[in-house]
Amino acid sequence: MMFDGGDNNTQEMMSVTGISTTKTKNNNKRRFSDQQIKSLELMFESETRLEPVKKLEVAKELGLHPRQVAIWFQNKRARWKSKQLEQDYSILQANYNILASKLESLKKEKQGLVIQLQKLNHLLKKPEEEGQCCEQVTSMNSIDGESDQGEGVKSDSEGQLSLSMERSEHALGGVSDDDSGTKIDCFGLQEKLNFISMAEPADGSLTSSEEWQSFDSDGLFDRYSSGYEWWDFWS
DNA sequence: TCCACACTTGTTTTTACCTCA
DNA sequence: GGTGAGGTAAAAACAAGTGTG
Repeated sequence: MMFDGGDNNTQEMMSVTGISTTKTKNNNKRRFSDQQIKSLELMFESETRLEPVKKLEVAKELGLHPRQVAIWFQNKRARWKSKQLEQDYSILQANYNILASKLESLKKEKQGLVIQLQKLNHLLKKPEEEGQCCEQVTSMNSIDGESDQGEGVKSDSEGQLSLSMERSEHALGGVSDDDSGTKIDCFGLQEKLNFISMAEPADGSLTSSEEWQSFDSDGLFDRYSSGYEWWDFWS
């Protein structure tokens, strides 16, 4: 406590109810003695609320009014709560910073992949322009005929990119159809990246459960699980 | 009616800064 | 110029009051 400073010793103490006070005209508010505080703190550690009977006991023991004990516990709970809030805030802020930096690095990674894709597309277009893949392209179009109306409807430029990508997949030996979700991400055209549905990177760094658990080392999220969700704190 | 909580008030203590011998 | 004592304003901590559910 801050009030253990040396000046306290030099101040004139009165001992009416074991409460320390200074020489002033108005002694409405007297600080409790160190011993009283110590006992109250000790009790608060074991139980943050006092039963009425226990309250009377404590008051008698410390030479205080039961109301004083009740108020002390009330104020203590309030102080404890605000302290707790401060701690929770710093934890959340730290976690946010970690996530933000991960998002940034993922964005960069994504950008790199998009550039790589564009380069590959460029390379693949060259043979087409020389008329070497005409038949293959025709057959591809017939296979994907329905996709123009279905799930993969995109803007012209996107559509072109998507089509050439699929061509490249076939030309390179194929990528499984299960990758369709990843494909969409790879084309890099969903600017509003969604944390939850975000495609997992190759090393699984973001979505591994261990990583996520480490954000909650203090059980912070557990504490808010009744009524709050983590996104409530997202601003 | 009693109790706990949030918010406020009034007092005390601590801290930081300044002046002066 | 460096240092310690004394004064002072602002900030922090505290006990208690008030209003409300």
